[in-house]
Formats: sequence, structure tokens, C-alpha cells
Amino acid sequence: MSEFHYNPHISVDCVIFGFDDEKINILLIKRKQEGENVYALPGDLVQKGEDLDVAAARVLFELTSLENLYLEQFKTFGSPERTSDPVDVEWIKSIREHPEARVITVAYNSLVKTEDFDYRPSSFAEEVLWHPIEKPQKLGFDHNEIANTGWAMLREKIKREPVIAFSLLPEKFTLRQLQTLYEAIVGQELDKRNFRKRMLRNRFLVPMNEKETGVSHKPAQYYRFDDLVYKEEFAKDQWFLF
Amino acid sequence: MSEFHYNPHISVDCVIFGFDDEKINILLIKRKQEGENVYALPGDLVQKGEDLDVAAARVLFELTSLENLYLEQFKTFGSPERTSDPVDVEWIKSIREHPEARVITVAYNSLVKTEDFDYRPSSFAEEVLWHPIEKPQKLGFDHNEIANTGWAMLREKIKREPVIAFSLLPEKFTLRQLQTLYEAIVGQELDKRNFRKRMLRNRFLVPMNEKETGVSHKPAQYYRFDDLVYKEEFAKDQWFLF
DNA sequence: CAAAGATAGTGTAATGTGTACACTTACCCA
DNA sequence: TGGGTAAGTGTACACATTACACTATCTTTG
Repeated sequence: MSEFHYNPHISVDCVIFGFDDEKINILLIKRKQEGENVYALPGDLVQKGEDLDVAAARVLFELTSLENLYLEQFKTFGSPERTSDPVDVEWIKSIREHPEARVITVAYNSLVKTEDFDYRPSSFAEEVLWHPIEKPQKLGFDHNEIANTGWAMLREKIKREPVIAFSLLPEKFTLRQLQTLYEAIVGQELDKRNFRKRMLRNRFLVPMNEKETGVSHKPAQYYRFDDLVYKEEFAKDQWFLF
Repeated sequence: MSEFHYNPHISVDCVIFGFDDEKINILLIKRKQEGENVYALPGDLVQKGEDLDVAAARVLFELTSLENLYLEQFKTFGSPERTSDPVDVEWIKSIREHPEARVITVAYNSLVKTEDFDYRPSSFAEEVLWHPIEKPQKLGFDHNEIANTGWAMLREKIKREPVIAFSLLPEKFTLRQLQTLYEAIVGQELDKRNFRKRMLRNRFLVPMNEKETGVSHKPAQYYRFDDLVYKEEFAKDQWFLF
């Protein structure tokens, strides 16, 4: 796809969250410049006539082969200086015709089930990796600010609408996985009995006819998230808050 | 200021909220086109080298002469079709050199104390008016979508961070005014005693040595909002939720 | 095959929070 | 001075949150 198809002034960047049964990670791409590694968020210029949400979904699809992911625009970054670091300018020169142009970027949060994820090389990513959100990592452009803002927005949002957390879990999961996920998000340990009590009164959490196998302790019940029950009964209510 | 100074691809639009002791209004501008009135949100193209937040503050200042208003970016609208209604195209032609350009707009919510407000004519507004947020009004471009989204975001935000409501009230106010404001925002009546009980346990709400005068009933105590006390003691806590 | 190791799974009592509800007070005005 | 009007006040009940310790069930190993 030639640059002719792109709007050189607008890009999208994606903060893609995944959960590895222990902590929250974000997906970074690595670009190679003269031996030094520079990490960045996946993103791309918006194409001419392309809607913003579509552009973000396209970036995600090119990277993960996944469609219909949880995707939410959270903020637009437009500082005139945001792409003027010399290292970044050099990188832009290597891939675009108008490196001097001011680019405003619309940032999106996305949630993926790690089990579904199988990344493939893409036009803008030489290498892709999961990076723990809590571990500092210098990123190119203003991507540190973007990632930090996205993470803060996600934590706020999940308090208000905890159901989006299920986008980070496999189809079947144990209550222990669910609790670990919430602990990773709110950043503190939660009481097991109270957590279960609150969760299990939500009817959209349905037990499956299946238990863990191959574990050297009492096997856990598998549950699934029933989207229909949620929409029918809980859509308007706030069902619990931390 | 000539168009030379503007970035023809990015604009800001402001949803400006005010409270008239009864209901919430938003500030609209009226443009005159061949006798028919078309209403729109105040907004403008972003200038070259101008930060987005600065552009929004500039639009507000040009319209209200007020600075340091509550101002929060809430969403960016970038549908390729958003400025293609014939009536809007005609309007754009009359004020800009490149009417065909795709313009992406960054939308901001703003809160003003109506008492401070004294609008003046500006380059983009022939006439300015307060319009009740609950009363339907067709707006140009995609401004209905923008205003509705802004209102929804404000209502959500104020549940999480109720303190921003004080940006809509005068320096001194009664608890009745405060309650009416909350009722306008949440869209339902609240119990007087419970409302007071919850409010008065917040130490940043401080009674003044002053009461209402000239009312034909028991005069109400005036209160003020103490920003310092709020920041010191309540910044990290959620102090109440509806 | 029995015991040890590991995590799943369970209930209750105390405290705190939200909700519903009706009368008295203080001022103005006629 | 009495009537009109909105301000201001407290209590009882229901519900939600919190703190906390033992038993159940599986695998592994000696």
C-alpha cells in the first residue's frame, strides 16, 4: 500500500492488553535502528476515507489476525512536539515521505485473550512482544504517556464496567483466574471468600460441566461468561464496585 | 488571522455546560444561511503548532472571555462523512479555502459558572445562546452526536468525580442549589435529608458567615467549595457515589 | 497404598452504608 | 400576628462489606 492512500496527518495507536494468569501485559513492537532497539506501540497512519475505529481495528488485525476485539478510543494526543525526538524523526524518515508533518494520533485501548493471540509479522512491526505493564520501558514518540494514560483509563473503566475484564480471559476460566485478574488490575490482594460471594451472585457467571484436570490439588470448577444473560439483566445496573 | 496559520485537517469543538439553578444548558452558536438558522457547537480549526488543549481553551476564551475553565477532552470524531451534508458544505465554503478537506475534530467538555459568563461576538459566532440540554435541537455537522456523547460522558464522570460539579456553581451557593444541580445531572429527584447527610460529611464543603437574604422563608446557609481541603484530604478517595 | 502437599471451596458475625420518611424553624408579607 | 414557604433536622430498617479458619479433593511420592 503506497503512501498515496494515507492521510499524513492522523494516526491511530493501540494499547493492547493481555493477561497471562499472573499479570497484565501490553503488546509492543520493536523497531531496529543501528543496533539499538526502540520499542513502540503498534499504530499506523489513517487511510484516506477510513474511519478512525476502522483504522484501529485494521492495525489490530494486521498484528494479531483477530477481529471484533474489545476496542475503545480513549484519548487523542496532538502535541506539536510529539514526534520531534531525533531518534524518532530518523525512524519516520525511513518509512514515510513527509517526516516533518505534524501527526496527531488517536489512541485506543484493546483487550485480547492471550490464548487466541498468534501474532504475525506486519508492515510496521519487525518483532512483537508482551511487556509487563508495571515494568518501566522507554518507548518511542510520546508512547509512554499514551500507554500510561491508557492503563489508567482502563483501570477506571473496569471499576465502572467490570464486565470488560472477561475480554482478557479464555472462554472457560476458574474463579482463581478471575480473582488474579482483578488483583492485577486494582493492584491489591482481595479476600477469596468475599470475592467469590460477590461474583457468584452475578447470574452471567455460569458454571460449566467441567473441572480442571492434571493439577496436584482439588480441581477448580470452570465457569464461562454469558454475554446474553449479562445484557438482559445487568446492562443498566451497576452490579458491584470496588 | 488568515487560513495560513491553520491546520486544515484538525479542529476542536466544545460542549460548554452551564447551570441556571434549574437545568443544564449548553452553549450553541447560530450561523445565518439564507434565512434559515443553523445551530452548531463552538469550535475552530487548530492552528499550526498549537496544542489541542490550547486550541480548545482559545475557542472558549474567544467566546466567553474566561480562562482556566474546566476543560476535558472526551472523544475524537473522524468519520469521513462528518462534514459532507450539503448545508454544512455550503457553510464551510463561505469561511474556508479548502472545503473539501476531511476534518477530524477533537471534542471537549467544558463547565462554566453562568454568573461569570458574558459572551462576546467572535469570528465564528454571529450569535450565541444557552440551550437546555434535554430539549432536542438539530445541530450542524455531526454536532448532535458530539453533544450527546459529551453529555453522557459528563454524567458518567460526575458520578466518579462529583467534585467537578462545583465548576458549575457560583462561589457561594446553598445546599438546595447543589442538590438541584445533582438532580439535573443524574436525571432524578434525590432525598433532601440523605443528600445533605452525605454532602456535609465532606469537609471541603464549608459554611460561610452568610445567609440568603430577601427570601420569604427561612433563609438558607451559604456554603463554598474549598479546593485546598479537597486536594489535601479527598484527592485519592472516592467520597461518595450515587 | 498411605501420607503429605497444594489449592478449591465454604459460612457467620460485626460493622458500615444507603434508604425511607415527617415535623419544626425562621423569615417575609399581608 | 398569623399564614405561606422553603430550610433544616434524626431515626429505624434493610442491605452490603469486611474479617476470618477450616474441610474437601486431587496429585505426588516414599
